Amino acid sequence: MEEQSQNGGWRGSPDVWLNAAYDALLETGVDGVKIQPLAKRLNLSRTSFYWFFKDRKELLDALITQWREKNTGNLIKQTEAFAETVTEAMLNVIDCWLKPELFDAKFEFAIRGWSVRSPALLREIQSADEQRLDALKQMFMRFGQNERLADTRARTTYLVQIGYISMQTDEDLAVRLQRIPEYVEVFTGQPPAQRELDRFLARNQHPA
Amino acid sequence: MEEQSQNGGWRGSPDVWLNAAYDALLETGVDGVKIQPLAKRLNLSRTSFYWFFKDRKELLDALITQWREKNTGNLIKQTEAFAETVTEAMLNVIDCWLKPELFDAKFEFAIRGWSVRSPALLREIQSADEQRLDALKQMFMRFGQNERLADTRARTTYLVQIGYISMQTDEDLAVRLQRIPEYVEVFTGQPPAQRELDRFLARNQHPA
DNA sequence: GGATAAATGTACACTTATGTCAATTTTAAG
DNA sequence: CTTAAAATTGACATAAGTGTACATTTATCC
Repeated sequence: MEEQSQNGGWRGSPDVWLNAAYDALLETGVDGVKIQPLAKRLNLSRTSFYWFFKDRKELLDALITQWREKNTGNLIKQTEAFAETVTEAMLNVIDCWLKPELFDAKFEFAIRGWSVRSPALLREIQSADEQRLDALKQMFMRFGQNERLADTRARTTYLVQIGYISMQTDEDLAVRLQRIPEYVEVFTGQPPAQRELDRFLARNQHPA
Repeated sequence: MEEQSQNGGWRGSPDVWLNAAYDALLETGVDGVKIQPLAKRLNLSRTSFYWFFKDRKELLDALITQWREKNTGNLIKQTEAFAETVTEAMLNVIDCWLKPELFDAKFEFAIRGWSVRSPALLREIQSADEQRLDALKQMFMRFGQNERLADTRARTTYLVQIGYISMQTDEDLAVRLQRIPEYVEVFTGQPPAQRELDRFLARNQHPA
């Protein structure tokens, strides 16, 4: 029940430790990711950990890899999705902020907090930021915005989301959906068509 | 030279420890704020700390108080400053993001990272967010925006800044000034007048 | 110059974490 | 049933942090 236990008879596995590390990272930041507490949570002996990982550093690296592989790719994909208008394109991007399978906001926040202590991780994040911002800027330019304004609109769109993440607000779906039309208007400079909103709501209203 | 040493003959004081704690918080997050390393940095005996503070918790509380007293007040003041147009009002707010004496962005970031671990601090931050957002919303409404759009514009303005903080970008003043006209246009829905920009640049161009 | 309070330092006891090693248990394969 | 690999464990050595008790130094006030 608790863990996925009955998979091979053994209780531990790299994944069990990695998932526990992921939980701890999101709950208490990187300094909460410690072998001893994780072991207690998993009801495993602390030293068991070293069967699967060389040391704590290897575990932390695995967390970073996991983050790298998830968040950036989907966002860029959404900026490139089919759209007839800039407002429809923006609604495609906003999918990322509503569908957890497209973007893990809490993970993102935890990683950013961690990067204060790790210059290498900070560099990785800043590279991810550049890629994401550039993809958004290209999107605005495809719909005829001049480069400077496209850049600022890209930044606004992206930074509002990063800001939300950083604020750790936990509003329910209905409240967030309410604000979407206005955000689209502010981000793109024009209000979305009703049929675009309808399509957007149709795919986002049922809590998956 | 190193510290302010020659003030009273004594090397330590609550402020010396508090400043060192502040530096450590900004550099490495709250988990870097430890008595032993601070003592090493200050060339003081570790236990000397306990003359000024009851324990580590009291030091951390002092940091929170310091943050509370600085960042929120100035932002609200800027939203209430005199302005003839909404774009001029927005430029008043943007002063906060350019003048370190009005808003300490790194401190803000560190505090937010810390709040992952401290529910009490998280509550304080969320109260600060509400106050700041409300002040911005009132500003937009004074210039005739309807409530819903004023709310979204307030959020956009504020969240972009929180996002910037979270991205830890370190661009120089010139680059940031370049983007201001476009940001004003996106945030308020209209481009700023040239004379407003001139006034803004006049007070922000010299690095104080 | 001696008393006194402020500030510092040394020694101790305790806690929590890390990683290694050798011994043991468990599972699956022959 | 034996065996070998996979996984787990407890004991050990080490490091870094916390806070307390008590002795010592330093500046200042009379």
